[in-house]
Amino acid sequence: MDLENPKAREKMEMREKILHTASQLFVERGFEKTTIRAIAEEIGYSPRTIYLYFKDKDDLFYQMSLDAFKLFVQYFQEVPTDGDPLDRLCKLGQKYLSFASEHPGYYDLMFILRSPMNHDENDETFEIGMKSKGILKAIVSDCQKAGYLQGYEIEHLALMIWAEVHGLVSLHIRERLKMYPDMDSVPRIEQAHEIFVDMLRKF
Amino acid sequence: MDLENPKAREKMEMREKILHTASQLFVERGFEKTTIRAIAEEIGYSPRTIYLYFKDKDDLFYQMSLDAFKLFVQYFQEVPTDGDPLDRLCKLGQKYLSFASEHPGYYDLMFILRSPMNHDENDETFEIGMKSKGILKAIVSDCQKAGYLQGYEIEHLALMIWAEVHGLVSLHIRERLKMYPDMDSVPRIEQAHEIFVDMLRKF
DNA sequence: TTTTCCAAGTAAACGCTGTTTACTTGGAGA
DNA sequence: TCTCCAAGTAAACAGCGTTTACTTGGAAAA
Repeated sequence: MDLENPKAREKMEMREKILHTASQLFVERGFEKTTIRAIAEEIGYSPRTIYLYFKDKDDLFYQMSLDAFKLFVQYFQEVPTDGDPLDRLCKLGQKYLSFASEHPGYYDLMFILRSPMNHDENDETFEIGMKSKGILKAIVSDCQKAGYLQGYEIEHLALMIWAEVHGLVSLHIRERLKMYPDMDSVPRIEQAHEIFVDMLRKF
Repeated sequence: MDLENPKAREKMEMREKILHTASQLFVERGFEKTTIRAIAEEIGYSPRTIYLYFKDKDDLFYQMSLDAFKLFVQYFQEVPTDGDPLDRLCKLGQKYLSFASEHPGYYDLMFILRSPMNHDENDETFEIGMKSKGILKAIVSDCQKAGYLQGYEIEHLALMIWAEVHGLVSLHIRERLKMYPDMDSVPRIEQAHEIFVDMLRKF
């Protein structure tokens, strides 16, 4: 991008301002209640102006999910690349759960909501998703080299592991764990995940 | 209910007609596109009429989810109540996946969508949910008696198992498995689930 | 038999939503 | 100085869930 050109920079800043405001409102209120009009009012412009920077509401939320995916990968990159592979797999799962409980709105946007899905050929979130999957698969591969999880295809193992953490998180985010009233959901999720990792370890 | 009283029966039939039409449109088009106006037009009444039978759109979809939960429990009741407990646990998981792939719209309604959630004291879907959880917990308990899955609380084990199948299914329904283009999602889910059950068996 | 009354149904409106058409305006470049 | 265009806007459009105010057909009361 042309950061020297003051015209282009102003345009970029306005875009960021819209995205930042939309993101803030979305985290507070959710998708439906984050209206174009509310965003416009918040930044002090007319609703029409937002359409000068984004094709439509879905496009705006797709661009927002891009930022979410970048933050998500940062969580993953805190996991060490050497050491006991099963410890690393465990750590990866914990980071996944941390991201989801610290940024439930973003998680919803990335993995549950229908709106931000992109149907272009060069989908950037798709690329980042593949990168994250690559990190998981590399660790699973290391586990197999260390003698764990023998006899199954890495791709299928990776999906099973992803599904487990996604299942825990999405039940929580979409409020299907309210039937356990005696305990906060987050520690309950963590306990269930610990059992899962124990199981992988003995596998 | 007073099925003899023709007045009450007519009222009941109208209610069923609305529910059936709404359900049909919902399965075809999803929640957002199933508008009150579209349902009204389909049954040949004015939109206002629907509000004589249901409090609002959320109430209509909550009542619809009740039917979905009843169908869901029917799937579960096909699982034998005796025999090898781990075979039964496997069968239960397969039934869960069958329900979700045969009725993805209903699954969405029951476990993903925010709208049909009820906030009353006597929530009937809550009761049915607890019943389903009871079936799962009974099988997990039998597994422990047979020497499997030792050393963990049944409640936590049940959540871990639920999360695994829910994770697989909800990634599929919300179209997050499109990154595997070379294979249909359903067999992929079944393979991942098989690995999970193998793992439980060796645990 | 006549009158009353109410449940069932409706047309039209209200206040939202995302989005578009048609317009204004300030400032850079010719 | 004049032209032109990018940036921004007011107002409208179509569609949404929902409500107000109205009509009407038929059972029950007189």
